[in-house]
Amino acid sequence: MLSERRLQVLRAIVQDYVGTEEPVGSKALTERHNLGVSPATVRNDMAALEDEGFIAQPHTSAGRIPTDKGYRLFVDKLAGVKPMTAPERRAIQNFLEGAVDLDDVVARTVRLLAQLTRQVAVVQYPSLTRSTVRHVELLSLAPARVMLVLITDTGRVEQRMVDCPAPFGETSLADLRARLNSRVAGRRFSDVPRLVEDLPEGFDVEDRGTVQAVLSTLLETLVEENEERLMIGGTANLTRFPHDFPLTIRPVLEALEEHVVLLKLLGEAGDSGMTVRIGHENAYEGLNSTSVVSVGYGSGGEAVAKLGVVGPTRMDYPGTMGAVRAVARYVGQILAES
Amino acid sequence: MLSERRLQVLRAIVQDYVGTEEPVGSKALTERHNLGVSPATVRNDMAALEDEGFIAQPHTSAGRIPTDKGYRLFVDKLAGVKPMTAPERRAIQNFLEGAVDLDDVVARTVRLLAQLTRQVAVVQYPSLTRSTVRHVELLSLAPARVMLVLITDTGRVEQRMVDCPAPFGETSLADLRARLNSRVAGRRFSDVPRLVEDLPEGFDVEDRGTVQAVLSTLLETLVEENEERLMIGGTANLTRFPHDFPLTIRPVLEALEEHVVLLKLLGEAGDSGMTVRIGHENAYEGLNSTSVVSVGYGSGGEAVAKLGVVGPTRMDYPGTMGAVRAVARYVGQILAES
DNA sequence: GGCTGGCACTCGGACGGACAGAGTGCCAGG
DNA sequence: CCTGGCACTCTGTCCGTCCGAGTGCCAGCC
Repeated sequence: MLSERRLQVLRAIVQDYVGTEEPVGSKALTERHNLGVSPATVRNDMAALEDEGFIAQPHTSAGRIPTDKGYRLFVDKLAGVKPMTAPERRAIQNFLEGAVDLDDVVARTVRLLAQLTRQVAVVQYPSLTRSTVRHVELLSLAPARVMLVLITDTGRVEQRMVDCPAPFGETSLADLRARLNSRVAGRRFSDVPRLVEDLPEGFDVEDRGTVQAVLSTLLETLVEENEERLMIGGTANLTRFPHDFPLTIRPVLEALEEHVVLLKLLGEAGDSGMTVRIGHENAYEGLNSTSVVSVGYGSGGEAVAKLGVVGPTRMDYPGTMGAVRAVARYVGQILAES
Repeated sequence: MLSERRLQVLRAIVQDYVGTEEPVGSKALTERHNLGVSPATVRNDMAALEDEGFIAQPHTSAGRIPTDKGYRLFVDKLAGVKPMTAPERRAIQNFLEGAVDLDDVVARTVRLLAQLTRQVAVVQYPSLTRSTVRHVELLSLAPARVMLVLITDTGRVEQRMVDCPAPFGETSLADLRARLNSRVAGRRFSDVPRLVEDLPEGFDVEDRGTVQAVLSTLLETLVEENEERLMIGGTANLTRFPHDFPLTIRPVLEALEEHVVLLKLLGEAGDSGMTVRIGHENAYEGLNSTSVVSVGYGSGGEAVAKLGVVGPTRMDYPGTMGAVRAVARYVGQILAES
């Protein structure tokens, strides 16, 4: 168990290193934080912290930098979440309220997050699987061709073509549309399969094939998780670290283009509350020198998707977490209103 | 007027510089290309080319590198478009044919272009303003609230809410839907305003306000150019030039996030045929050290949108142009089929 | 037992001079 | 008009030196 002062030393190291981006030594520490002890004492503490694996030195006779494990301890025990100031909160709200549709909400959210945190922002579109159906529309495009349009409560629209096994009249189509909506409108996606199960039974035999085709396309649309989409922004912020440059930025850019990877990453994060993955805690290799701060957001109490930022492990955790949390909260509000 | 040999010298300089990324000197030139003359002669030619502003030296006693003007001449007069090989063409076609919907087509196109050119790919979604209406759907979500869904021939779907000045019955709605579609289905967007002009006249006085509201929302959707969307990929390729790094990559990443800027850039490019903008020819400052190769693509003969790549001015123009042209052609085919 | 000042040691980064190599411009001769 | 030769310039690199920051350890003090 580490003594209180050693924890303070670790906190000071993290803070200084995040600020200066340079290894921090014992003397500088005592000067910048009034720990009430001499550099020599701090050196002893540092040696202990190094033994435990919380900090490391890049070379002999250099200052110390935090390890992933050190950041982990910092985030878990030493750092709070820095709340946004009132003007910041107002600015967030104002900016998001100007959005005209779902795409715009997501786009603005990305922009905002990137600006606030000065890092790369990642926002997942409200996921289909957790939201509810607002309306299902069926359009007859040709005698045996129907377009299915699914509108969700979050304003998202998905469309699919359905090839019918047999021609399907306008009246049958209207009938199907009405029955379908009366069953599923306002219901959660996860409930839909159960709700439409016996729907074909109410139709003439010759129409059942088509009804079945429409239903299975609908169900397909609902479960199709690979339709989950992301928006990313603020990649230019990666260049703020001219340090170890191309070496570290390249794999990150590559990872950011692999939306599948990012979605998996966000999916793995805890469902409620904020998740911070530090360095090697990220399963994906390209992100081994970055941290990912993510949180769920949604209209009402329930999370329908996630958002977060990707930045160097050497980031301002309290500030970033504060910004992420605040943005998630306000996006949720906006979605609930619309 | 430059002699034939001087043009060859310029061509050789461009080719070598693109290959090696290092200033090229007279001796190396004569060794790698059999120009049939000695280095001294080449030096004279180089001096002439430098006087004319086609090449420059970074420092005294260094080799020459092409200027923007030099690349311009190279592209206009000296370089052909390198056609794709048959296997490459087959690969392109196969890859694109796997797409399941419009989003997927665009996503695959971006990926493909980025991979083929090893540069940043930019693909504009098929633009609304140049395509035709497949169907307009109206859904009553509440007594005085209608959702307008517009489906285009390229498979794109746009939706908008319409707040009605007065309640609007289901039968009126069906009536409006039918009349609207009979007028605009299959027509070009640009013709729509003219076609619906006198539509309200056929309705009862109390419904006209709503009809008007629906129509103006429709027209708004049609002209709303800021709804033009882009997809971008291959940003990791920017790191292939560890040269002048953060200095040059940062503004490019920033520019790539400004979709408005990119759309403007693509819009300014010639409407037919391939456009190459080199270095300072790009109005946007952040792209002053990059070249943009773009071309229109579309189903049928007509271009509905543009696609292209962004890379360093020092790029393989013939190869890039070949890839861009080939991809545009095949995407057009895919869109026409679906 | 824990804190402190002192001391020797190590290492990286900055500075500066020397050197080699590449490339140029110019000139006289073919 | 082309060519070979020559003097010149500049860059990048290598190497040795030096300085400062930071460490670990130890003996002494509270």
